[in-house]
Amino acid sequence: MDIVFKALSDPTRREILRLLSQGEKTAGELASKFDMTKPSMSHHFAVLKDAELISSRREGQQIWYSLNTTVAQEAIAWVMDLVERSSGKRSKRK
Amino acid sequence: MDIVFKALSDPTRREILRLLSQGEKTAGELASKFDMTKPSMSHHFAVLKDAELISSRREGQQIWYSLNTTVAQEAIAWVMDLVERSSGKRSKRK
DNA sequence: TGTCTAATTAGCCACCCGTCTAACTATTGT
DNA sequence: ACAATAGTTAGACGGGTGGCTAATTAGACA
Repeated sequence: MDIVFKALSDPTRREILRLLSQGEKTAGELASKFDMTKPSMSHHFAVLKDAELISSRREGQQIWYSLNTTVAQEAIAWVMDLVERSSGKRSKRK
Repeated sequence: MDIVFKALSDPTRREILRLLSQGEKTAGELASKFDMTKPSMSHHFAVLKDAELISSRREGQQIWYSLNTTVAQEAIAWVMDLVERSSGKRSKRK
């Protein structure tokens, strides 16, 4: 969970995720939207992959990245549980 | 938003938030639950306060900390929007 | 086999983060 | 005023992070 929130804490990476929410994109297409070198972008992809927030597949020379919403939903669940426990201090389960 | 996710990315801080979801607690009471010096704990409180995930008030010698769910809900909203855009690529607004 | 293109990996650097000890501030009580 | 208690602030230190350039891998194509 650490690495998920850490991955989300960078604005570039959040923007990458937002772009991927529109659908699969290649590394190059994503990189072209930022004022940053490809290696730097590649680093961000690696961080997002490590957190399992994105998946990748190679097709010829290009690598296609796509959003993996499962982990994102786990992050939502963690924070929501916090808020619920807080608001429901009276008679919430364990 | 950066500082919110960054604040959430540390396990000690997430545990502090979980404890505070049970209700207001003093700095000392919180610190006693961790194998860490008070200054280190104080640092974590500062990070959480800076992200506005917690609030504090002094009462005599003690400082009481409490959870601020507003910002937590904003974090949920951000991630939920991501997931929704992704799943609803067909005919979602904007 | 070369060579071009897409992308990552390697190595470097400045800065940030989490922790500690030591020192300080604030409040209570004698 | 002094001492005790609760907590923060200051400064140092090792390890991690985000950016860069240069080198490398992987695939397409002549």
